[in-house]
Amino acid sequence: MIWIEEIAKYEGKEVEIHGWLYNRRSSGKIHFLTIRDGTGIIQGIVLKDEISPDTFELVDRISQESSIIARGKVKKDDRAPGGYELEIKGILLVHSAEPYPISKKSHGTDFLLSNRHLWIRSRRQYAILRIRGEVTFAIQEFFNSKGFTRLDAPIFTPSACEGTTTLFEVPYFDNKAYLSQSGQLYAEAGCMALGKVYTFGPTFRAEKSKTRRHLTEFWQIEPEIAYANLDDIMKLAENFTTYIIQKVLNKRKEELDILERDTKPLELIKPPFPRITYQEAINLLDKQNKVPKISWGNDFGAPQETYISQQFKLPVFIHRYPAECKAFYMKRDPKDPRLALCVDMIASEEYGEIIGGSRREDELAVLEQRLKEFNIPKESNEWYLDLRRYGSVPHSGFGLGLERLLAWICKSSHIREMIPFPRTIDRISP
RNA sequence: UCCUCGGUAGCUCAAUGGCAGAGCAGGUGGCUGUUAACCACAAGGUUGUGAGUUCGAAUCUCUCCCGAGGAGCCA
Repeated sequence: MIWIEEIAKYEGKEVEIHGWLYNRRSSGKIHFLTIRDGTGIIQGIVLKDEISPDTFELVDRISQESSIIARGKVKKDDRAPGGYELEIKGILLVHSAEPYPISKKSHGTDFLLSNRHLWIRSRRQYAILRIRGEVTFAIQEFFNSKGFTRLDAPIFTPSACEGTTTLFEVPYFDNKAYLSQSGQLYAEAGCMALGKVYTFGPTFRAEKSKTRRHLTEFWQIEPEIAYANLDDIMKLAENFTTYIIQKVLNKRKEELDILERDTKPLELIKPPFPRITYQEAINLLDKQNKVPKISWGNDFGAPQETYISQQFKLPVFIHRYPAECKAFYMKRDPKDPRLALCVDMIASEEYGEIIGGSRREDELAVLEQRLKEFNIPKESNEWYLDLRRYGSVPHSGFGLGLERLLAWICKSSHIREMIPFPRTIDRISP
């Protein structure tokens, strides 16, 4: 048994392909079978004159997505999709599929999402999931090579990390627990133990967002580094982004082709990325009339973010936002206490914010004050305050949304395609 | 939560107050190089739900349900 991915090695040889029937065309005395095995597709040809009548007749009856084992000789042929053909000598029907709901013509989003367990067999979804697999591997390669330790944060948590309105509450024996919306606070504890850590896992937000950019369950990568400042994490973020994109360009070219992704904008991605302050972003907006301007102190909406990113070919860092529109744990800029030492990275090609990071507040008294201001109960965060009691150090980190990064790399208009089984406000099945 | 759009055959859609139709899938038959193959035939319907207007409703009005896109919020 061999995999279609490595078919070129077997040119001229007889092989067995174990897979599923992706499509069939027939022409009376010749059948064309497109076979997929999860690593690629190959066209099999069945000629009436070169096979037993029983087999030829069987092939005519095999339904789409039936599982089959095909034996035959590998031949190079430019007429075949993929460049290679299998001249089929024998075929075994492992299971005859019932009429397959996903047809060759187009489908609506609702239908496809309801059939997600089958939809992932389709060509485009196959390519996306292969790229996702490459990216999750590259993430770990990148951080490992830089001496980071992966630190898995818990999913059951006692309290909020960001706001308090977006938590999924679950019963936890006689108490309540909440599904984690970020591993960051735990990463902060981790970096005090291990120096450089990153979390990588699912996070949950009960936001009632119904857009192509939102999932209720999504994966985050959150590096956190002791003694690092804001500049350090911007450098890390641009190197990280570049590494991932280069890796996909090198290793998943075929999959990008399937997606018809124009790779030129991705090939441009190299450090350094432009860096502008919040104030400079406001100034950029003041100079134009295409999107509504915003006044100092407000966060950017989607139109403003898009306009700013359009001014650059690379992803752009916007740093030092007004502290009032940012999270409690962000350290203030000593040069201007109205500002937080934070940064957002806006992806190019209008994919919006994919990274948010900051230097963390490391002074106990200041952090206690912030908890009060943000109305966050101190009791459940005592452990977090402990990090400022026992050898507190400056430290910084960022969070990156895996599916948003993937949507950009794949140039997809739906973040839902980027995760095997998407969870959205109105959909929890399959 | 709000705004906009939609729900008709298994799927994708048409039918703008007057006989509910096509393509694909599935079925049958044909075809020796197809690329979402093609050709022919047959089959396939409680028009999301409940009410109302009307001689007559898929179509107009209202209720509710479901979905999509967007806003806010965020990654």
